[in-house]
Amino acid sequence: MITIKEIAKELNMSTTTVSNVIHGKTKEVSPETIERVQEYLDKVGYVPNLNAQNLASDQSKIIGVVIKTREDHYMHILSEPFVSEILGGIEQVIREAGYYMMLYISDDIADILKKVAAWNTDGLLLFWMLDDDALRVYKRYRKPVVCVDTYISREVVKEFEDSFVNIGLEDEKGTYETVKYLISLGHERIGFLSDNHDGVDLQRFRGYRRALSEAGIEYSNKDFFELRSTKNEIHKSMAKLAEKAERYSAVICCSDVYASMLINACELRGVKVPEDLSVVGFDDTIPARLSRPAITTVHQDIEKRGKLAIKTLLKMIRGEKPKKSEIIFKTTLMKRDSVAERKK
Amino acid sequence: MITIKEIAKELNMSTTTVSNVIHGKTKEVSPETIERVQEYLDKVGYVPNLNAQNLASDQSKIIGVVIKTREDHYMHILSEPFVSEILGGIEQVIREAGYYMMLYISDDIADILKKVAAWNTDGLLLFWMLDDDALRVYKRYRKPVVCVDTYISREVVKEFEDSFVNIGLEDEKGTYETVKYLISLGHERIGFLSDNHDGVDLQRFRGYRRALSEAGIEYSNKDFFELRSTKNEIHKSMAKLAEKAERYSAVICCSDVYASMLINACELRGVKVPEDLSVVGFDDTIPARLSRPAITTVHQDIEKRGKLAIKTLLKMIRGEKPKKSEIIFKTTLMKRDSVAERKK
DNA sequence: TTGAAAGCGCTAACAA
DNA sequence: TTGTTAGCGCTTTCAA
Repeated sequence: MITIKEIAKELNMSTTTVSNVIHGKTKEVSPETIERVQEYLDKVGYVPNLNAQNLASDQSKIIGVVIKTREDHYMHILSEPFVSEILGGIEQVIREAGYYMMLYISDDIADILKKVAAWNTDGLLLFWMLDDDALRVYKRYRKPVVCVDTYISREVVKEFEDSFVNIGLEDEKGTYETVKYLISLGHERIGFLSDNHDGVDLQRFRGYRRALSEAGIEYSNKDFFELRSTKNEIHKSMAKLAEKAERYSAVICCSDVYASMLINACELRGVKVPEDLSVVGFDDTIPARLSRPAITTVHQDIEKRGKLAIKTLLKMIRGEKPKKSEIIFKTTLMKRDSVAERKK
Repeated sequence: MITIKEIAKELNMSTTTVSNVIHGKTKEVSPETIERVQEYLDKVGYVPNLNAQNLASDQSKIIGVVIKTREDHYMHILSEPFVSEILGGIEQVIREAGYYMMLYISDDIADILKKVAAWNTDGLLLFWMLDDDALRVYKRYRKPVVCVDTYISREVVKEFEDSFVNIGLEDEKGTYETVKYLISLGHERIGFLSDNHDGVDLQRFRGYRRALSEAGIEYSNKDFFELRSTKNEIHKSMAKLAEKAERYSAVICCSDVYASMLINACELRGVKVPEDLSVVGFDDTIPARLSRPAITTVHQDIEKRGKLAIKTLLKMIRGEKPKKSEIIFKTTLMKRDSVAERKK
């Protein structure tokens, strides 16, 4: 790999000049010099050494995309349709902006923080942070951070108010409206399926509870369909939930994949969807549209959200102050074929 | 961020010593010094500057994962189930080996090559290279390379014989056996659906052709269901192919997603799968199992293949010569519910 | 067993 | 308009 120094020597000029034309800082360079350098650069196919560049300029052009994952989840986080769809948009924007994406996947925030510091990343995109982890990140990382789908408590936010930016979603409203819709179709025994009780899913649960309570329908802990989603357990767990579902007329799932899996488990027991059981998903990822029956689900514009998150981060990296500390994307219920009126 | 120099000064020793204990080059350091340094390191939470480290040591701990993509494809390449599933395994192995993954997605190999050189990546994992691109990579990149799913011509291979490593699949056999299976069920009008005619899909096409010809079934160009897979065209294109499919009794698709989309398009026309039409997918990705009817498909162990690819690359980076220049993974036909006997 | 110092390739302040 | 030079933080050779 040819270096600036070599080029400078070859062309009988200083590295500064070469560096300047490389970076288009061209106001103080004579046209003919520019020409000469540019030509030579093209000729030898000069490629900068980014490690050197980064070291000297104290930046990195790396955006850290941080996804905290649970080990032993039944699928790798990159295979989750929501993740792969949002990453697609993110990757594209990062690339087009001339930055590089580095994925930090781990269940250990301390580890991630180390790596992020080691690489001197220019900014961080954080998924699904919870209080503790968010706090740790904000305390240690002194550069732009944008969160996605992050619900952290008021007290925690207070500590770093001016630097907290979240690109969120109407999670609560999403399930709230879904339940109202189901009730309007005559459903009363409505279950809620999730594999956790934090963050996003907690909000979705709250929306579900609110709609139930407004309709005067009593909620019991049994109505929470808790899925054990480890590699070993998921199928057995889903089969159990399908059995339980026979005593319900509708189940709301926290993801389209779970909805699809539940439908499968039900069909295995001879329970027809939507005739015997209505099933709703969440996110409107590709599997919802691929499914037969197509899954009624809470739609969000995943790609747009990811792109906005990264654009916001990029702006902050360029020194702009974010206008809002939170942007909440709308959800809309996509009525498809996995929901029917409750049988009399 | 604290530096080695600062630590050395604080501890009244040289940077060499500090560096040595950091890297465990401990045979020439007295136990008490080690102790003292280690303690201080932990205390201040030292994090190395990787850009500096890489610059000085002429490596990077970065594995470049190169995916050539077509712009305007109907979905971002990261959302392709095959890609996200294989990347999951790859990411995990890279991370556990203490390396970093950098994704290079582009339709322009020259651009990728520049970035890869700029970052001084330690090795490259290449997906789906075709002759021209492979040649360019091998000519310019003088470090370990492992290919996945790469069919390049003998002449091209010859040029870099000793450095070509491919982790492939029995693509040809996969469709060959599928067609034989279909024929055994009485099918004769069998279509082949794909969005391209290169590399992997070309081999799959050949297997299909071979089985047809062995069975004495004539092939016509019309039997190739060519899908236009751009964002704008895909749905219309699939609808057309579904219409065409009415004149067939079975269609083999080059991916599970395409199989699923075809089934949907058929159902829309009142064509039942598998009763009226048998549909087969390829890869056995998650959508195949999620689908109803579950899709009969050509299974491969995606995760294992990705992991082997990256393990092989890691070995080469550590200086081992690869034992084989090609490892071909087996395919097996997963018989599920999207195929039935041909109606009399 | 430890330390001094050169150098990795680049940037940028300052001098000319 | 162009050049000199001192770093950026780290590794590593060679000397002590």
